Amino acid sequence: MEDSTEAVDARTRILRTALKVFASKGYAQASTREICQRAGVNVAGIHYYFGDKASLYQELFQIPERMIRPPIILDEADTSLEAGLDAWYRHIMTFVLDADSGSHMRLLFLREQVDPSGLLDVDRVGIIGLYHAQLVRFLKRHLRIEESDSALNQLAFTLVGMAMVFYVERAAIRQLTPGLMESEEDLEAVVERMACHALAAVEAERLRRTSL
Amino acid sequence: MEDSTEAVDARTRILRTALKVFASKGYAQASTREICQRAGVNVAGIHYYFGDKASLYQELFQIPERMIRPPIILDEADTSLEAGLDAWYRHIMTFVLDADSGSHMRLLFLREQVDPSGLLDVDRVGIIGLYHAQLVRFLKRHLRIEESDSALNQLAFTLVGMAMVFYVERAAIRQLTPGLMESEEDLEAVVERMACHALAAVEAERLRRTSL
DNA sequence: CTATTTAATTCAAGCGCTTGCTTGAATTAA
DNA sequence: TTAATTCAAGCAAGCGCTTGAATTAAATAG
Repeated sequence: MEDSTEAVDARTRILRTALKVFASKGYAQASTREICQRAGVNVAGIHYYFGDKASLYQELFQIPERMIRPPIILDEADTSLEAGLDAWYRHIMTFVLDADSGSHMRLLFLREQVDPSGLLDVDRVGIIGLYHAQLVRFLKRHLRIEESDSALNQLAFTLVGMAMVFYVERAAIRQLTPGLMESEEDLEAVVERMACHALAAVEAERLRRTSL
Repeated sequence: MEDSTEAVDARTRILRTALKVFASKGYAQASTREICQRAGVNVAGIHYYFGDKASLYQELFQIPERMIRPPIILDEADTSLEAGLDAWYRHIMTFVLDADSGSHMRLLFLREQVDPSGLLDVDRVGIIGLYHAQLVRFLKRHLRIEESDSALNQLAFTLVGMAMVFYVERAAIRQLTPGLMESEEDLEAVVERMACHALAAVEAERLRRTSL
């Protein structure tokens, strides 16, 4: 048993431990025995409280929702392009960085996005969908576009990708370029530059559209 | 047995099938029994020819090397920034698109990048490392930078990320925005815009550096 | 060319282990 | 007494891997 907080009933102890194990190993590679052992619960506990492994996993995705909501600032009408992009990357990068230390739930969501278990409703999964959709709205407003087209969607995905690579490849990035993601100041600088590059891409798209 | 080409010895039949199965399920989730069954070979075949599952997996990574080499054009001195970025994204996007139909080897490499098996030499793994390093060289030349710093490395990762999101999220992208990655013309347009956005980001970085 | 020996290959069976899950009894709380 | 919870034990299935025999191919001898 590793959950130091006593006086927590077995059910939530299972939930908390399952969250960690699923987040670190993924659904398929996580074993119910390990979850129960680390939670200090008999193996039958999962069946007793949740039915089976899949239901336990799905239960984890019932709770949060607000945890993964994209930042509201982008939807406010008076947010400038610069400020919006800056806020968005600051938000999404803390989100990404959380993955290593702290928020297992976010790691779980990201993992589900990259390597789906196949157990969740398609609607519930898409954080990328949520963030993409918000970006599209934001870009439509600032580029004064009525109907979103392929190019706009692509641009939004591109802006997502600029941040996503820092999650998917964070191990490689740390190894290849130390001093890029270590301290809090590093992250601050990264966000600032990222917003700058993103802004340039958006402006390029604006220019591209007028010249057509 | 699904390998229609007859007169292929058991060893290569195992190799070919293993490639498909590993590529579609990943190392841990792929079972030796399935590989052997689909290859039309007894389960002992893997042990007989390769020793064990891990060695078979590693054997797959002995062959290619040149398959994953980044495009040489970028290292030629007379390649312009525009032309280089365009060529680079054209190359990497066919690479990414291959993943679904055809080159299982590339899918295997990408999978190993995103979800490492832990069985490969670190040196052999890093396609992202290769591509990133080439981009850094390319950018150093065009931005006239002597020593690469955090900002330059970040920019290179950003350029990688712009393409990578189309691999990692290709399922979501296809669902969210049909008509972005279907036909050959779609891809052509995507590459063109991608290069345009990337160019803007690079120029933004150039400007950012002079204004410091 | 045939017969015999030798080596290479294929095979079914199964071992030990881990997986998710079940069960009926023991324990605790109401 | 009754209900809720915990438990050890174990089942069936899948896993990677092993084994010794059966089969086939290759090499050698008559």
